[in-house]
Amino acid sequence: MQQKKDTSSSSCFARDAFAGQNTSDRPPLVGKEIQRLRQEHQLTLDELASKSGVSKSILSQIERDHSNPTLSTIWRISQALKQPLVDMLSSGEEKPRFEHLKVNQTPVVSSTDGKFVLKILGTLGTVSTLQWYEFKAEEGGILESESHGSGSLENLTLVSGKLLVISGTESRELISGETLRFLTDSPHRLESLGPEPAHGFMVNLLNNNESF
Amino acid sequence: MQQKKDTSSSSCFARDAFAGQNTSDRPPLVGKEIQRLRQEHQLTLDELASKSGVSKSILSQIERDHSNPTLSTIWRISQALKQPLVDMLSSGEEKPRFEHLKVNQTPVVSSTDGKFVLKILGTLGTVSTLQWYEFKAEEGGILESESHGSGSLENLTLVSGKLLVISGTESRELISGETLRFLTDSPHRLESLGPEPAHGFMVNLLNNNESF
DNA sequence: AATTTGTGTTCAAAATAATGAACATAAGTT
DNA sequence: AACTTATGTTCATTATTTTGAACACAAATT
Repeated sequence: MQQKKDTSSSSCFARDAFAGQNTSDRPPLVGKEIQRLRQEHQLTLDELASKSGVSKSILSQIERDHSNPTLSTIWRISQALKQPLVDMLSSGEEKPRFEHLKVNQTPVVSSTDGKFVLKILGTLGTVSTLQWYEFKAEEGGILESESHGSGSLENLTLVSGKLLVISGTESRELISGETLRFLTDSPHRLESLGPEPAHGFMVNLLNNNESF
Repeated sequence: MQQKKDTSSSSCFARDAFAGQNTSDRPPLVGKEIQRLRQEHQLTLDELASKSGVSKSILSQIERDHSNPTLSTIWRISQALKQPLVDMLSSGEEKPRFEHLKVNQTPVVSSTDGKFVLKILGTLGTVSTLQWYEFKAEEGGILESESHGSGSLENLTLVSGKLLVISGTESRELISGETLRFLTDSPHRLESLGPEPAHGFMVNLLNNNESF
């Protein structure tokens, strides 16, 4: 009934035995999450093993955090479970909590000639990592923004009108009812194409973890 | 048998030699990204080794994608470089780029009588901590929801129409242009009062600390 | 040019992650 | 009960990561 044998046992991760709690100064513990996902998919260890190509025994150990998986191993598991690798890892880490993120870049939303109107519906956290708006722009109205920082995401939904979105070197044209998500790690620009005024919603997720 | 005699020349990852391009059906190649970050921080391999506790030699190999790092190793590197582990991994993968949802691709949920229609515009977080919607409800349309968990917050903005919001024992009436925030830690209900259809925008912040 | 210093790479050995087979346990069947 | 089936764990072995020291190479200093 003991864990393992004595030779290299009991310490689990020998180098830095982090079998304890995940206090965010330790590598993420993916075991629980993998097990949850596997069970959600109604797979046995055998089945996941054959789907992923990872042996059943190591799966068992990984789920119990008795092993320190290799990148390739985690990746193969994530593929079999159809879960983005990144999501699997972040689940064990700190939850995405919007309140406690640090400041370093206040997004500058430049409302130009009055043709483009942004209504700030809400923000979350004093540091504002999440903001959402309603916007209305008559034909020719333009909104230009700086980069919101690496990893920041803008989500636009157009209720009516036509909107041209340019981010970096790419551009898209949005028509009524469509939604567009794009990275705002570079300057970007919205332009109402008319003839009827553009009307829509915008949700910005700011990612300010980098300290430049 | 061939231990690491020929690691110098080729073979790299023996199990599935994925030294080629990252076509997103292979584990992410973190080498380039780690090297970039290290150089950005103006660190030598020796310095990063002592900062991270990972030996210089394996750092060298990881940067050249000649080794398949362990979770713990990647994590220690990411800590030393002050980079969220997840970002380091996703950088090697395909960038999210534009995501353009056409009208008929936007998931829609409607009440049984079809009078209350919710368009799901977006979600964030593996366990869904943030969701936002556009809603349209003709007169008499009703949306009833269970509790979203303690600490969860709902943010409603009404563009047009009239809306009655009942949460717990309290209720409010919203008219066009108004915004309402309220806790959704108890069952709640939205009702379009008409006569014109209610149209608006909703942002939900879910607090799912207790997953049990 | 010769030496030192700094930086990245390679080597043999040690540590440990991954494998397949055997084992344990529980749940169904006959 | 005895026998199968299904599922997860442990064992011995193999394969690979990781380490520290030695090595190459270049740039700077003498």
